[in-house]
Amino acid sequence: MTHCTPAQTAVLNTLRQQNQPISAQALHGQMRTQQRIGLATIYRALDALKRLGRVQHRTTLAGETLYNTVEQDQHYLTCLHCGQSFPLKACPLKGLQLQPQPSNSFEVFYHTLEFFGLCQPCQVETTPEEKHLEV
Amino acid sequence: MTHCTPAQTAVLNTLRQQNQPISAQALHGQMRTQQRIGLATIYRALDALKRLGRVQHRTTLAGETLYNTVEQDQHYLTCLHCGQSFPLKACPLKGLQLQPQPSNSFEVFYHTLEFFGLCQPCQVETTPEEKHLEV
DNA sequence: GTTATTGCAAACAATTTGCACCCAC
DNA sequence: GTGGGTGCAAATTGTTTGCAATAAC
Repeated sequence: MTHCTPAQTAVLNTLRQQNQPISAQALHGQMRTQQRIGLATIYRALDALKRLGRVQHRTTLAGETLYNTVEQDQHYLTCLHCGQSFPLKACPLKGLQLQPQPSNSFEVFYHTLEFFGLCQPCQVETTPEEKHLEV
Repeated sequence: MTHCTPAQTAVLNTLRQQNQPISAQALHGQMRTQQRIGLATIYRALDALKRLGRVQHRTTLAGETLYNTVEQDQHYLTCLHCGQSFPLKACPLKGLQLQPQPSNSFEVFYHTLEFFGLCQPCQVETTPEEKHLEV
């Protein structure tokens, strides 16, 4: 794996065209309209790209695995009640000096950051008082 | 919707006894030595505890899903080459005022933060041609 | 007695693997 | 020709679901 394979290039380019993180299967469905490519190849390419630090993935509350390029990196607020994720426009870590603990010899390529809690509508819905109130 | 079920309590307590994040299956193997409990019940309890904001999970590079309580929350440096994760002792976000973008009405319970890159040994091992793709 | 919770086993889906084929070198 | 990359289909794995038994209230 000294080189970037055609499949890896194709996967990376397709990922770049997405506005949103996308699942492997959805990626396949999209790519196969353009070219002959197997789902296994996509998984292999995604895995390689992950290890090369070009692609990242996250698992939604619902358990779906979504991929995006690290350039499209986003941070999220995820509501534990309704499961919705709200992308943050800016990274709170921007401008923060990072101090990797074990040593500063770790070379950071990118990071993932996600906040979990309750969105406003769900805060209202899940207050203890309201939960047991019968109308 | 009632409160915590016995299974949820048991799962949460067992999680608390761990020094490390643990997989659902490992949790099951450990708990079944103490009591009669099914794997499905553990998955159901974990899911409920997740939505209650008591338990969080992350997916390792290898694709393993690991669970821990939010009190045991850790942040990691993960090496893309060897796959090892190094826990950070302190959170870089500590003392940083968070500015959720969409509105400040989002109620944050906890967050996850993981840095990806190369650990020192792997920086040496990894040749430049491996590190950089011409895509 | 009624309703929610659980264990078990079957079902499911996402991902991985084995292998033959094909292409580039 | 040789070796890596790929498509396909089968295999595998982690997770979810249906349902009857059980426990909770």
